Amino acid sequence: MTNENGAGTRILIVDDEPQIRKLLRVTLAAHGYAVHEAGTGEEGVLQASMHAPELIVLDLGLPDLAGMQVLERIREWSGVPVIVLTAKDREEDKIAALDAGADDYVTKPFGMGELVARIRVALRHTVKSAEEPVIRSGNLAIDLAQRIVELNGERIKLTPTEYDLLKALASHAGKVVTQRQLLQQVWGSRHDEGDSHYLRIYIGHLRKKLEEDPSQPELIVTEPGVGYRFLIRE
Amino acid sequence: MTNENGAGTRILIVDDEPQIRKLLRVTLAAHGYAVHEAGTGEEGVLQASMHAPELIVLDLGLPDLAGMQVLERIREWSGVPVIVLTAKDREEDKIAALDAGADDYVTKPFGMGELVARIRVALRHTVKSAEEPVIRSGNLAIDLAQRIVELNGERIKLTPTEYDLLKALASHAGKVVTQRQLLQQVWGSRHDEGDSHYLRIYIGHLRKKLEEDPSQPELIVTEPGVGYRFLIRE
DNA sequence: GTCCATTTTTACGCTTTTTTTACACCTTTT
DNA sequence: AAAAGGTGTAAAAAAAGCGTAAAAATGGAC
Repeated sequence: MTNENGAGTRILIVDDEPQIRKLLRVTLAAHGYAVHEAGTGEEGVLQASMHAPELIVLDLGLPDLAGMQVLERIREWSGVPVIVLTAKDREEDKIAALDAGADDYVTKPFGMGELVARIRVALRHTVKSAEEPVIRSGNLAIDLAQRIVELNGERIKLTPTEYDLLKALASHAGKVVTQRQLLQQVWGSRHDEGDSHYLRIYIGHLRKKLEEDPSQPELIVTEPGVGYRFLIRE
Repeated sequence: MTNENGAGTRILIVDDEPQIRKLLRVTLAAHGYAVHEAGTGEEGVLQASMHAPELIVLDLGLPDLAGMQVLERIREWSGVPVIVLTAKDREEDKIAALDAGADDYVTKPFGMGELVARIRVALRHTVKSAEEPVIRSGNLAIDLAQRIVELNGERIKLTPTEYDLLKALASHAGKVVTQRQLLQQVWGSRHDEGDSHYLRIYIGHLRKKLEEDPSQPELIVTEPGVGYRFLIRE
């Protein structure tokens, strides 16, 4: 087949069986997707937060974390489409996975053509609802596509961590983003608890660069005990 | 099961077999969906344009129009989610249907539970922004999604414990929530008994912040010996 | 190797929140 | 009428959380 339809779309494969991983990797690469891999659930969650894939293929038969837990951990902060792959054919398992946030459930043995077709379907949904990549709040503009932040029309220089943090906040504008979610998205799943220290420091950096009066923030406000909120104001 | 989750969401069934139609109709109605039916492809296309359903369940084994044509006709003007239902298990058929715009492909025989779960998945994609988990009582509004509490349009500041307690009460609005339930939900399973002390203190805090006359509560009322009740009043 | 920007570590003052402690009140029971 | 159990305030002490500054470590570019 060797299509080029995938056009570099990032897909993360989480599967403990090297054979299946290889099969998937080769096939998906042949369709033009950029494939990342994880052999354990733990690594899967980490990779998901690192590479921000457009889609995840998740095998439920993992050794360390139950596949369902991986799904739940990812769903805590991301809406990325997840296609569950499994040998289990029991209806309860299907229902549980789908209700936990899976977008599709494919039972082994499966045809690669079908899987790729279902991947296309899942990706169709996200492309459909792809928002405009420029977030504005007051005199601030964040261009996710170009990775550019402008304040009063002037380009603001942000370090990678600062940008990741701002992006994590701004892409959930109006809602509270918990400290755990932020830590996971910016620093990866290892620091998902207890290290809220980093957060305070970098929130401070962002405020110093973006707020008019950093001591009285109007853009990134603190929700004590919970997290932070990025406010959109006209 | 007889859930009421569907909440009147319109689903169109296109199937030529009256038995399967009936099975689907009864099951989906029991889940709270508003079901419309069509026995032929021609009628299906017509009904789709008439009722503008939120989702279509389409059987490919139709007599007049090939099911695929129905799908294509619908896709000409609508992006409504379509779940294809069929006895054909050939991979090419699946791929063809999915690429023609179907959102899922379920092979007979199938479990109704799975089908309903897949319907929920398909609806999740479209209903994303339609949800409104805002609880109102008098001049109070609790927005669970944004974690915002407003009284007379003004934002009320609540500590994490206060908010958790209010959420536990309000999400069972009208019903009594026992002290044990509250302790367990807010403080965790350790304090599930005996520590009803905390409860009284924080109920007091909430009343002071939310009630007009905290000494004569109209929002959070005490059910002596049992627990507390969050009242909804227009 | 040195230099630079960035990240991580370390330290501390301050505020908010939670927990503890104490006591007054009311209703029901003895 | 006194005792008992459940309830509501008010204040403390203790704990946890937040924000800033600055030093140390990391890692890449040259």
